Amino acid sequence: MTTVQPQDGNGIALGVYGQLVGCHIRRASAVFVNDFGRAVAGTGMRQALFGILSIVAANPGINQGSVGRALGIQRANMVSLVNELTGRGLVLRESTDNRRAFALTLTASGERMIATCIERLHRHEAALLSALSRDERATLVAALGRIEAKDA
Amino acid sequence: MTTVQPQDGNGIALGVYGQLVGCHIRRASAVFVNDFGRAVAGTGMRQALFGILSIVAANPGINQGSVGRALGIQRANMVSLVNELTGRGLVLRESTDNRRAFALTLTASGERMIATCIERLHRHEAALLSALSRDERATLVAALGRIEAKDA
DNA sequence: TATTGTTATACTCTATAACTATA
DNA sequence: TATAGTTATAGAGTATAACAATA
Repeated sequence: MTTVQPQDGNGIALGVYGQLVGCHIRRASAVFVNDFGRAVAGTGMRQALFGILSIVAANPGINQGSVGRALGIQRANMVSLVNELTGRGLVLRESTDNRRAFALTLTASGERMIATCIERLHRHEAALLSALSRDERATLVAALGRIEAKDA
Repeated sequence: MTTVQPQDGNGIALGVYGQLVGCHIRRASAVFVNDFGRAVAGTGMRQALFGILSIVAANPGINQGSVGRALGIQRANMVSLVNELTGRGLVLRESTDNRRAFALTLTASGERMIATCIERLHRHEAALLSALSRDERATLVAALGRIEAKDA
């Protein structure tokens, strides 16, 4: 009886690390991260920036602390990211009755940016997931959701 | 008919980003990364260091360039990582007949470090995957493997 | 007291270019 | 020419502490 050794693309055994589910989630995640960069090349978008745009679009008027909490980004690190987006005219920062916080909304330019990126990303994802059946994709997303729910 | 909006743990809609599989792979990966840190707390290990130890254990005599290729780490960035491991007495760097490359092997201390970490990691993974059935776990790992195979 | 945004800071990870020595 | 290791460097991501203004 033999055990199949998880290997990388170069045929090098990963050892005990390769027996961990976390190893493969990390490696699959890296494939998506690299592909994300290729998909949105030329737009100036990055994972964090796109995530912020998407959350602001879905929650107009949200403040940046809440966006950061949803994405796992510290308040302190949100500052320059939101500055980048407002500086590029993709997001508006407006005062509210709560004078501590700002209300974030997308500009028309921001809406177009999301549309451009999401169209490219869907095409790239289709390629990355081409080896998976419809059932496998559904199980994959459901399993990932249950793992996300374990977020401490 | 309504579409369920993918949300984060705080009930904030993720928008179009949450409709991407890549979003959920990233978020699930982050859960594993954070858990890894808690699992190996006090050992001084990090993801990259543990990955290197595991590959050296499974491929005694391998050179550091090959380890980096297997883990997606640039040659230049392997230098300080391997220095860290040799400096802590976990890895041996020895000359070979190919005088450009070094042969890496684990010390007894390195073997013990792997054993300690893998035992903790298996317990932590069991907790993270507790909501998944045996079939779901198998499908998850298989799906991740097919995505890893898309590595450019 | 708690929350929001901010500044400063530091460490890790990642990426690239250039150098050496060996093959 | 190509490979293995190295150095230097820069950008991005991440984490913490401390502060001001507001609730």
